[in-house]
Amino acid sequence: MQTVTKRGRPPETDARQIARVALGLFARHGFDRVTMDDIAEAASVSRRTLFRLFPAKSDLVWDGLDDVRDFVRRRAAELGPAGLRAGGVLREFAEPFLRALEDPEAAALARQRLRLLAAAPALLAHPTLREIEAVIVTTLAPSEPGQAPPPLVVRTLIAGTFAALMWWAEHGDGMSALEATRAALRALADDRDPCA
Amino acid sequence: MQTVTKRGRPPETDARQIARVALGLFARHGFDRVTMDDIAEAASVSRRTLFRLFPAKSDLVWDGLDDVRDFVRRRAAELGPAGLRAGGVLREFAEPFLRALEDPEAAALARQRLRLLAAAPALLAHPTLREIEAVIVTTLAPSEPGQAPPPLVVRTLIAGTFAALMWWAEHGDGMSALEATRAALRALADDRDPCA
DNA sequence: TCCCTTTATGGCATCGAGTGCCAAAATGCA
DNA sequence: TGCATTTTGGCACTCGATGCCATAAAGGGA
Repeated sequence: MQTVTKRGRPPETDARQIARVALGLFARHGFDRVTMDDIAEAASVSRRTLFRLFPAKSDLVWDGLDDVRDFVRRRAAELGPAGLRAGGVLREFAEPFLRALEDPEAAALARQRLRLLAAAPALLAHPTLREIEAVIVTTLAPSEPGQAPPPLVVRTLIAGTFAALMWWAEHGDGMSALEATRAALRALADDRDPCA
Repeated sequence: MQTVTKRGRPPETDARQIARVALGLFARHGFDRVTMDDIAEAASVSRRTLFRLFPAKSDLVWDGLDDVRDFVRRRAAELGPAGLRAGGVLREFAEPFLRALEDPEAAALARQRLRLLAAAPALLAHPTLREIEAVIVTTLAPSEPGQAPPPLVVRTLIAGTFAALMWWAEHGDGMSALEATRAALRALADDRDPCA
């Protein structure tokens, strides 16, 4: 995993630090009113290097998604093909993050970031999100006739979860991210009481 | 409603026709490889006029969404505050369109368009989509404590529906749009059998 | 008829995101 | 020292998008 010998010129830049700078600018002035030139200057990097580190402006917001993907990979490896259903996917993969948002400070930060995501919806097509999707699919039960195939379930589940989270970021004062997500997904199934 | 007297210079352009031309080009060469200049030239309009008719390139794909919004408005006006739940929303607002996609030819066209949408996900933030959202909310039951508030339900429902449809457009050979959407949303609620 | 208002169109300049190409810098290795 | 490797930065360019303004084409009023 580690590069034993590091040849070539060593990096002078810190992607995480640059993303932090950008997030700060976005929070202060709004996503659209901060140009890549602004960020490059604020982070003391050339415009070209900035674009090499973050191929799209939106990647600056998504920074940290790689960590999510790594967590999901580890968790999926532990679980193996566990035959999960939607509820299990939420429990195993989403709730660890949502629980961390019970902390008010973490929640405020997350809501700020999610509001940015809502403003730049191109983010929902992010390649890393598709990777995460593919990993989660491996933990689902195999497809059964008449049931939705696992990739469809996961795709829909992720979209629904993000939609709920973005709504929560904008209008969810007084409720937790976990509550909002759970309530939203539960509501989708409610035509009327399915057990009646 | 109708402009009785139409003052000013009459339009020489037909937005629908231009959108059709653009759709044709997209289908032949791909969304990204068709520039706005290409479309302007193919439709014999100036670049500036093209941008006035379609403020964003993606609007060329979304052309027709206004019709959907108008349908939703009419249907919502008929229904009034009907106290709908998620299943009812699907039944009243989505199924009329999904049923039309049972026709193979219509389905092929819709899948082509949805694939374009998936490639340009900025579309999910389209203002008209938010209008539709707001109209549908008025037909839901008022918020109850412990339940997800109606705007959250509708937001999540629309996101889930579109996610399912886009998956269907790409991978849903052999199933109908209605089947895919229903199965996907049903699966979201399935942790295990809720009635057991 | 002449002007005024209204609406549609087109041209021009400019901004900002994103990309390709290439040269320079900074390291390890032979 | 010379070479391969990697990072960085500069430059030019494409393309989507926007603002400004001039012009064209209609109708209405004096």
